[in-house]
Amino acid sequence: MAGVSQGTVSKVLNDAPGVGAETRTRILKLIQDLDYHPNASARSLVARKTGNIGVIIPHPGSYSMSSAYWPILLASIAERAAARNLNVLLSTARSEEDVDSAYQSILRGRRIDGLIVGAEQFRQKQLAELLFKGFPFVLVGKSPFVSHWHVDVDNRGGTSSMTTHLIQRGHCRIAMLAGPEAYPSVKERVEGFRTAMAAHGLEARVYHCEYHTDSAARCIKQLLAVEPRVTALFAAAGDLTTAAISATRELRLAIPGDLALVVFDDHPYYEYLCPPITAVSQPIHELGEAALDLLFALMDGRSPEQREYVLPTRLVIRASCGFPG
Amino acid sequence: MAGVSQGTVSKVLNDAPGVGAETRTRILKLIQDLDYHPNASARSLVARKTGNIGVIIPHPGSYSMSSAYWPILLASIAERAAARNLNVLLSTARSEEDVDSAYQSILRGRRIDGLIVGAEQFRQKQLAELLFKGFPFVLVGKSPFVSHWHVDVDNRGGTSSMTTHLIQRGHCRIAMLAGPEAYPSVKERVEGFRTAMAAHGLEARVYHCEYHTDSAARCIKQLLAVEPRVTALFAAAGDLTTAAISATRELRLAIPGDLALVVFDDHPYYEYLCPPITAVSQPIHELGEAALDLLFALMDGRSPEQREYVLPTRLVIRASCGFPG
DNA sequence: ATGAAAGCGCTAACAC
DNA sequence: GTGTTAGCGCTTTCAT
Repeated sequence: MAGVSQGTVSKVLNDAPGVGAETRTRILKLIQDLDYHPNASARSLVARKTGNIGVIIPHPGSYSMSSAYWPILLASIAERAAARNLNVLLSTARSEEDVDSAYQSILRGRRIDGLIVGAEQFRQKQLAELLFKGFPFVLVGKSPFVSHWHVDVDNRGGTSSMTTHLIQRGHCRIAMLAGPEAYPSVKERVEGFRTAMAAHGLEARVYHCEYHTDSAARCIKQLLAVEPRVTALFAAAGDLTTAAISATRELRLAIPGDLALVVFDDHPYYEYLCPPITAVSQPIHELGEAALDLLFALMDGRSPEQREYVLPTRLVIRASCGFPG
Repeated sequence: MAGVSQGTVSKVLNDAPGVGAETRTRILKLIQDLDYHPNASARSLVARKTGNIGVIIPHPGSYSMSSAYWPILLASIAERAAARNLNVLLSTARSEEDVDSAYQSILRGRRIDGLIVGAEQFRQKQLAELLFKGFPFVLVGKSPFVSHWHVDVDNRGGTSSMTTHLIQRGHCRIAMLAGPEAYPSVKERVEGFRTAMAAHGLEARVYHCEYHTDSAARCIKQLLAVEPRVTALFAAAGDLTTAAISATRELRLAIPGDLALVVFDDHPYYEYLCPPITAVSQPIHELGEAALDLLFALMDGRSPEQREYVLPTRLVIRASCGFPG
């Protein structure tokens, strides 16, 4: 209580009504002069909210960093959050234990008012707890466990139209290299692939691998050993690209001459690869924005009718899929 | 005060002495059963610290996202912070106003106990304020304004040895494409280049551009128009790579046949570019760890003698620098 | 060893 | 319009 009172100062800070114009300006000046800034912890304590939102995403170490998916998503979220005066509390998780400790430290303790989390990050127990508590959160991607508000790209549509494109280019023996079967995104991409192949009466060869270079490399060699050899390989995730290229180099297969290669998830460098890579481009930035908008709605106590926001993908045709003929 | 008292519970939570073994276990059990978790805001309020550290980095939109530098650094920081039970409050800044609002919302209001910030992000005024308040922070890179604890890569050494390598390969007309002259990192890289060129009695051609595709493209065309044309181009930042490749394609110059290209800052895809790009690899992960270790020391009230941690770079020789001869 | 009480910095409800 | 009061959920003396 430097110049005047205290509850009044509070009103000025929250520009609430019931304070004289003259007093207000005087207090404002004092605040300036004293370089006073209200303490966020104290505010959180009484307001019962923190002004922070949490983001839990996989740690790059666990997925090679060659995909720009998570960094772009994060950037998009950070930007939109800042526009709403919310801070982003970031947790990267390498393993399930990491997810768990992030969960503990961020969510228990109420350090955040809302959460955005990669759908494949959380296990059923944690999701159930969030659901049970009615905590506002949105998933990026589909969870295999719960039905909840989430945003996603059109995995099925994207793979399906890319597959159709390959077929139209004359490929009939196409293999898909996909991640672990348990992931919904992987399932959908495989489905899109199978559907498109089936629509043309073609056999869909699907190979699942882990998101590790070794596993992917092994898988690719295996699938390329099957005769008659496929003429096209569809890598169902950006993290598999370098493994695919490495393998073809090792086997001295030319892309796209001996083997066409297409990828789900585009990257700025694909245009400059050798050859330029044809890819399914995901609207990552928009995905982040959609996630945050959904979260804001949830945090405001609204319950958007639409539980699922599926954003369309786009085919970016370059040279690696071969030329028509 | 469910089972017993209250101040006692507090002691149990912080496993402080002065509480009976039997009581302790009983309270612990209660905590389990009630799924009780202490409120972080309340704790912060009394402890006068938040358990969060802030990270302010440039927004990817402002640097093209083709470099993996900041994402990797961030991941490295997030991981090490988690190991110390600290949360990371992230702000990405596109413009100076963003930096300012991040500053306001994070630092004022005491939402964090320490800060890691890109040296080129903050202006003098903000830096001075932090310094004045004695707030624990460390810079990634050198600030043009203040002398403070910071971590950095050996810009001079990296460019110098890469330049020497080019010279050893037989190049004598080499140009450096560098970012804005005002940045200390840019200055150092230019210096390293000049030093190595001078050591061999060669003329150093240096061109500065903004970190934008257009600006870079214009600059490259300009430098390639000078006769006799350079035989090698040294892009002093990863964000300039795609612009450089684009320009050479447009001018129908073969790399490395007509023009060698090397880059400061490596990227997983360089190995697969056309041709594979020779680069100066930065120890980004270690940089993040060093920054955080320094910050921890500062937060613990210690003042490490060494104000500057400079990490060595490494030459990754691929095909774009041409072959000896 | 345990309980009572004060207070961290703020907001909200009420009296003046 | 403005000041007073209580209390957010915790930690920390200080009695007991």
